[in-house]
Amino acid sequence: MSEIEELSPRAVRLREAGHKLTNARLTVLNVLENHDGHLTSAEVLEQVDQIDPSIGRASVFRTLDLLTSLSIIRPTYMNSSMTPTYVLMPDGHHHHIVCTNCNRIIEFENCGLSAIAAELEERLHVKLTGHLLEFYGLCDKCS
Amino acid sequence: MSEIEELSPRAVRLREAGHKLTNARLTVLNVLENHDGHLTSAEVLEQVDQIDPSIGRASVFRTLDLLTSLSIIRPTYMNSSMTPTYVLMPDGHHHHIVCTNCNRIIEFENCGLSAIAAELEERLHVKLTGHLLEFYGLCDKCS
DNA sequence: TTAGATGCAAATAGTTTGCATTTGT
DNA sequence: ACAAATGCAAACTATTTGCATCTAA
Repeated sequence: MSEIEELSPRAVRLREAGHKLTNARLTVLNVLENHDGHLTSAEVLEQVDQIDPSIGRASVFRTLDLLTSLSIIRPTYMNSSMTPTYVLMPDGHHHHIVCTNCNRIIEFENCGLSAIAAELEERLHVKLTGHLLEFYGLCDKCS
Repeated sequence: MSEIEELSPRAVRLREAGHKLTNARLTVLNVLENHDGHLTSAEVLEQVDQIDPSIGRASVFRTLDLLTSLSIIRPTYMNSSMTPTYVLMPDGHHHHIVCTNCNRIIEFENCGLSAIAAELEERLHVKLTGHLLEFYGLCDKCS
């Protein structure tokens, strides 16, 4: 690492969990953050390769797995089958609408789930740390 | 088709959407219904093969895609990376808790999202038909 | 009868692994 | 200094495709 860069809070989380801040990891994180999530592994691979072709595919996958295991990202399924889409989990939660016709993603804030989460924690004796909420339907252009 | 069997409501939906009720399709549907969803494609392949080894892999995948496109099932991501898990969407929605430690799935009813959905439809001019809600956290045994 | 679906096997992704080398801390 | 992480390329898995055949409607 030759340059001194701003470390994103997520990079700090990585380091605090005892992992090294390598070029490969910071680049992957950077790509995800610059695209606000919703990237397939293929897209991450491509972006990373564009920024630094010396980074190997394997490291990208290893980083995605690592970030997933730390709940920094969450793999999700959008379209039909195949590739997952990696979603950043800013505060441990994420929600969006997927248009089942054009596959557009519409983000929205305030999902109002905290009450539901609290009730579930109480009733089922679980400890919830995050959630993913996807609505499916038709967007304004497709309805 | 030699036997007269009860057609599940989902099979009826398939037929009403203009698709043939073939042995391969009915078998896949059967497997999913008997396991209440949460099967990976590999598990579906295995079960189908056990029931009728003459059904080809390709047809299983084609059926999973078809069921997905009809919103009868929804691919979802549970553990780290790789294979999706197919979840039945009984009434167009599904919700569960994933234990991030032991990967146990805890189902629950009544997610109380209809009010939120209605509000979003109004505000964003979308038409919502279903949703998937996943909570992440620790189950009672892991907390 | 016939468009739609199938099974097969080969082709194509997509992801992981082993290992010698490099790099953060 | 040294455990942790890397890049490479080969091995593996998982999924898709093309096509002749079959079958539900």
